[in-house]
Amino acid sequence: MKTDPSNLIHVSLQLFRKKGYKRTSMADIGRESGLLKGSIYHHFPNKERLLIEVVDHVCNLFEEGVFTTSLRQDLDEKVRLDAMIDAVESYYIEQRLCTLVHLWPDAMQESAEAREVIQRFFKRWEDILAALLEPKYGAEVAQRLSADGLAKIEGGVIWLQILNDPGPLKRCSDEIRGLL
Amino acid sequence: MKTDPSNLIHVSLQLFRKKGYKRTSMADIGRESGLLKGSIYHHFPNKERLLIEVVDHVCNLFEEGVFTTSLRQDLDEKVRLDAMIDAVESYYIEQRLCTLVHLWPDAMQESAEAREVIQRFFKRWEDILAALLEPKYGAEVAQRLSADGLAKIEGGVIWLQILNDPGPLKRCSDEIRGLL
Amino acid sequence: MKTDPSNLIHVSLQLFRKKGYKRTSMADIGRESGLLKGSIYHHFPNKERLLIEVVDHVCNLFEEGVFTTSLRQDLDEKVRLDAMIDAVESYYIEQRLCTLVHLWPDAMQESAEAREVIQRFFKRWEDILAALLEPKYGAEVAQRLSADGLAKIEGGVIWLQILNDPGPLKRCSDEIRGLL
Amino acid sequence: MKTDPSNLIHVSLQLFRKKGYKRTSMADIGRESGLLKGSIYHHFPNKERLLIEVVDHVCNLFEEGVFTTSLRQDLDEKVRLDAMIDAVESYYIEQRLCTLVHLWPDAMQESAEAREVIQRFFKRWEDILAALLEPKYGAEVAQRLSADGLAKIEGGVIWLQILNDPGPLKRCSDEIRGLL
DNA sequence: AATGAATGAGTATTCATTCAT
DNA sequence: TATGAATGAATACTCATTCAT
Repeated sequence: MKTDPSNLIHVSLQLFRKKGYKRTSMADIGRESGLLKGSIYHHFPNKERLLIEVVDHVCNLFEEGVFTTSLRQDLDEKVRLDAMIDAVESYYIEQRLCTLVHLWPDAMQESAEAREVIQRFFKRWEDILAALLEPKYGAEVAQRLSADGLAKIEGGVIWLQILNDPGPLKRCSDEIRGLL
Repeated sequence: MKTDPSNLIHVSLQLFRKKGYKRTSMADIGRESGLLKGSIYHHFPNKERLLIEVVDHVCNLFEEGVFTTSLRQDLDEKVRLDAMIDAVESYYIEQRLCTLVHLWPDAMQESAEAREVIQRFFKRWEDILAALLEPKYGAEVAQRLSADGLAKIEGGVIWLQILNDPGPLKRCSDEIRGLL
Repeated sequence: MKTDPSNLIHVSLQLFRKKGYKRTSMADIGRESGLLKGSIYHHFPNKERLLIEVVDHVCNLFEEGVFTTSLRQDLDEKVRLDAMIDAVESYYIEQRLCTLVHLWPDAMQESAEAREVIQRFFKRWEDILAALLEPKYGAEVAQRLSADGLAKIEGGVIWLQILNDPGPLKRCSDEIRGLL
Repeated sequence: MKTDPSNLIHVSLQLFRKKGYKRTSMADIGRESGLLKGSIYHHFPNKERLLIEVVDHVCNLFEEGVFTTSLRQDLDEKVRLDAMIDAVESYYIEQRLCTLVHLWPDAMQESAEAREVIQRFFKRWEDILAALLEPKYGAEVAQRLSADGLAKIEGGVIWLQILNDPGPLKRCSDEIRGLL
């Protein structure tokens, strides 16, 4: 059986999302991917690496699925802002979870590298959104509005997760869309 | 050594906050509380119960430290709102962590009871804040503003945690204070 | 069942002698001592510690069984020399193995502490034998004769081990006895 | 990459000397020889065979580097004795290790064949040295002196290894040279 | 020959929990 | 109530070996 690493990353992502990093064992990952636990080490040297690659993969998905459009210079800022918020809102409402926030405590405890990837991701997101707002608000205010907006979105995801209420996420999405 | 259960809960709370629930072992809790791990079972039947009691304890701290004032009918709503937001803002800026959000994934996975306590807590908080806003905004809008405000605060705490930037938390605190 | 640590050390010593340190698993030690492998960690924090304690124990056996007599100031040097060599010769002929030499490569690779204990042991032995020879030969020559004598004994043990020929060990023992 | 078996043996020898047989993995050997571990099995059916071949190779090195000269009937016994001891002494002082003694416990546990090769080697060495001494001492005494001398050398190597003191090895080499 | 993925048994170690004292 | 030894299942990881390509 030929198992490509990306399948392992995908399986791990699902499991990390569902049970968390610590509760997911290498045996779980093996079982779910049709491998024995020992075989996983053919593809990844240890569990921490798997965490890092999963985190990285999630960042890449965002990069391709969201940031690419946000960075298209040929489109109007308003269009790009709406595209970003639409994508994010529907993604989070479907997933009910921000994977990177979910994995943050484990990254914090177990992997400086994963920690930095997550931090870099949010900083990058903040900068990209700020760039969209800058023409209208100026650099400083735009940066502030961006950080505030994204923090609110993450708060909305948590509210959705815990209280099963998508209201705050939806309304803060609208609030951000209204900025342009 | 003599240890009352409340000390165990306190020690567990510190450890859960610092290392997370799964990474905290009964031996850790024993060591930190001057007990041997076997002895913990005289006070709590299992680790899950400890999680529940810790969660419950955090809710009680909030109840006494925050909600009590918020519910004082003898004070003006504006005063009570400011008191709530001031307390919460300074607490989160100091702790850099919302314990209940931090423990949510573990509660979700390991304890229906802890899960319900956490959900009940946030619903109660939402209701209490809504009650403060109701005279000015009417029931429906107040409830909405309350949920949105609290979600934003939680998002601000996450931003503080991950990016070490207290800005969003501070500004959304101001935003909520500005509601009255 | 109450297992005192000294029993575990004894069992480990037998197994390390028979199979070597690396080939002896914690499960082996558990099985032989009527414990489950997990339970060993109640007494020793890890396998390295077990190695150190075993090495230390062997040194203590030597200290009590051999060095104590060698250091008795009330006895004649010749008597003490003969006692030392007699004890060592018969011990090695029976055991066919110098445990500390046997464990040296593992100590070298896995435990700075065990390594130092072994080195200290041989240096001490050299000094004690040198002290016996000093009145007759002077400090410098005595030290030299001591090192040479002990090295030869260890060589004799190896010859016994590999070729099953006790001749060299016996004759070099005689050679040393003949020094006084 | 193309690797001939003799390179694998050479690499294995280095690793066995440095880390010991058990601590050396097939992956280590592969890595060090520029092969993948799976490929090793095209040259050697298993790890035991590798041990045997390494042991055999060391014996052959000795045969060519030392015994050949020792057996030259055209040279004086004294010359041949000195050549043997010179070669051995400088080799051991450089290597600080007698490979065959080092591998003996592993050979003992894992391979009857390796065990016999080692035993045969030392017996042969004893016989060759005895032959040099025989003209002067007679067969019986020569055999005895040979075994004693070689045992002492091995003891000297151990002393060098553990205490980092080449004295005993050097002096016992002189002692043996002095026999003729 | 060489590769590299897969195997399956094995390694040391951890941990929540139990229980006799 | 406290202890600390014991349990047994689980954990991440290793390794000699196999095998299809």
